[in-house]
Amino acid sequence: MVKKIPKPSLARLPKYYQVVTSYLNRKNEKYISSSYLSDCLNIDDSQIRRDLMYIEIGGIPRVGYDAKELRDVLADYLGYFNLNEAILVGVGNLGTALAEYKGFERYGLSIVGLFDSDPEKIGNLVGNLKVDNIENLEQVIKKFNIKIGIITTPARYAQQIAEKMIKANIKAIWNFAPVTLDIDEDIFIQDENLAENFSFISHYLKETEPEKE
Amino acid sequence: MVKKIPKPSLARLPKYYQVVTSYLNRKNEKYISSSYLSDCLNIDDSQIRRDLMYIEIGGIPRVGYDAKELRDVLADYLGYFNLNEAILVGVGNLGTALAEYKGFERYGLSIVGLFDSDPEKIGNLVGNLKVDNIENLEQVIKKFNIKIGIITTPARYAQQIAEKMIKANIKAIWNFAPVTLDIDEDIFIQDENLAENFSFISHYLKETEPEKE
DNA sequence: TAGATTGTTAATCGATTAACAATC
DNA sequence: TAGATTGTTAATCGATTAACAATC
Repeated sequence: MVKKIPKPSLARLPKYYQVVTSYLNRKNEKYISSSYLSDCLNIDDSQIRRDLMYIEIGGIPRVGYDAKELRDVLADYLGYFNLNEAILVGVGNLGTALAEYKGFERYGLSIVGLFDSDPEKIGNLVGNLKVDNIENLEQVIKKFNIKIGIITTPARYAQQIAEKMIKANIKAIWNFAPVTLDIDEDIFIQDENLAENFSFISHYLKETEPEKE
Repeated sequence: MVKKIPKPSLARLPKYYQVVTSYLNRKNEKYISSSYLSDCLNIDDSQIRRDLMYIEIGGIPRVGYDAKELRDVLADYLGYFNLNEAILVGVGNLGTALAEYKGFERYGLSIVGLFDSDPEKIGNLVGNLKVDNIENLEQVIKKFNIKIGIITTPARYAQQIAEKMIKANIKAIWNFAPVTLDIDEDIFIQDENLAENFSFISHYLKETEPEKE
C-alpha cells in the first residue's frame, strides 16, 4: 500500500467509471476531460484530477484522458475484472432481488449460493440457484473458498450468520440487515442500511415543511 | 435553519437511534452514556456528545442521557413520527422487495402506489397494492400530494421518470437506478447504487489478495 | 466529598478547492 | 505560437479528536 486512497475518493471512482462508460458508448471521441466529468457529476474538476492521480493514470495536458484507458484502469482498480463469488443468506424479498439482479456481473460479482433456514424455502429455485439449508453454509464456503458473504436476513439473525461466515473464512461481508455487526477479526464490512438511508429524505422533508408545527 | 447539522453527523443519528432502541428493549436502565454508544458503534465518545448537541438534547453530567428522551428526540429529528407517503416506479425484483418490506413503517415511510409500464405487470397485486399504469403517475402524485418518489426502474428510464415526478411536484427522490440524475430544480436526491457500493468490497479484496499478479 | 459524565473549546487531521506552472 | 488541459502545490474549509472545566 503506497499511498492509500481516501475513502471519499474511492467512492467517486465508480461514478467516473459510469460516466466514461456511457461517454464511450455515445460519443466517438478518444479523450475525455476532467471538466467534462465535472459537469456530469457536479464534482470539482481539480478534485477529479486529484482522484485520478491516486489510480495512477496519466492524462495529456491540453487533450484530456484517454477514455478507453481511463475506463479500463478504473475497472481494474475497482476490481471489476475479477470474478468475485459470493454466497447470500436470507432469501426473502431483498435476497431474491439481489440473487436475480443481472447488473452485478458487470462489477465482478457473482452470487453462487443461496441459504435460508426456512424449510418452505429450502430447495426452491431462485434465479437459477437452489436454496440450500443454512446448516451447509460453512461447508460450502470452505469447499469453494468463497470470499464474500451477503446477509439479507432479519436483523436478529445477522450477528450469528456473520460469525458463521467468519468461522468459515469469509473475507468480506455485505450486510443488509439493519444492525451494526460486532466483529473483532479483520473482516471488511460494507453496511447497506436502506431504512437508515431513508432518514436523509425523511429529515429533509421535515426540515423544509414545518407545516405541522 | 439555525446551525445546520453536518452530513456525517446526520448519518450517525440513525445509528444512535438503533442502539438506544435496542438498549431500551433489553435493559432496564433510565440513562445511557456517550461512552456506551461509543463502545457499540466504534465512534469517538466526544463526537457522539457533539452530534447530540446538534439535536439539542441535554444530558446529565455524571449520569448520562435519558434514554427514552434520547430515542424520541432522535426519532422526531429524523422524521420517524411523520407519515411519509411515497410512490414507487419500476416493479421489478428490487421494487417488489421494497414494496413488500415491512420495516419501513417504523421510519415513517409508507409506499402507497406502484407504477410500471409493462402491461404484464399492470394490475398485479404486489404487497397489498395494485400496480398502476405509469401513464397515471403524475395524476396520482398530484391528487394525493405525494412528496417522495422511489425509482427502481432500469437505468435508461430513470431520468425521464424523475422528470415526470418533478413535474408533478415531488419533493424528494430515492433513486435506485445506477445513474446520476440530471436535475436543476431544488429536489432532494438520495442515490442508492448497490452495484457501486459493491465496489468497496471488490477493491478491498483486490488489494488484500494480489495472488493473481 | 469524590467520581463520573457532560458540554465545549482548542488542536489536529484530512479533504476540498483555488491557483497556476508545466506541457502538448 | 496561442490555447487548453493536466499535474501539483498551497490555502481553505470542515470534521474529528483531545482535553478539561463544569456539574450533578
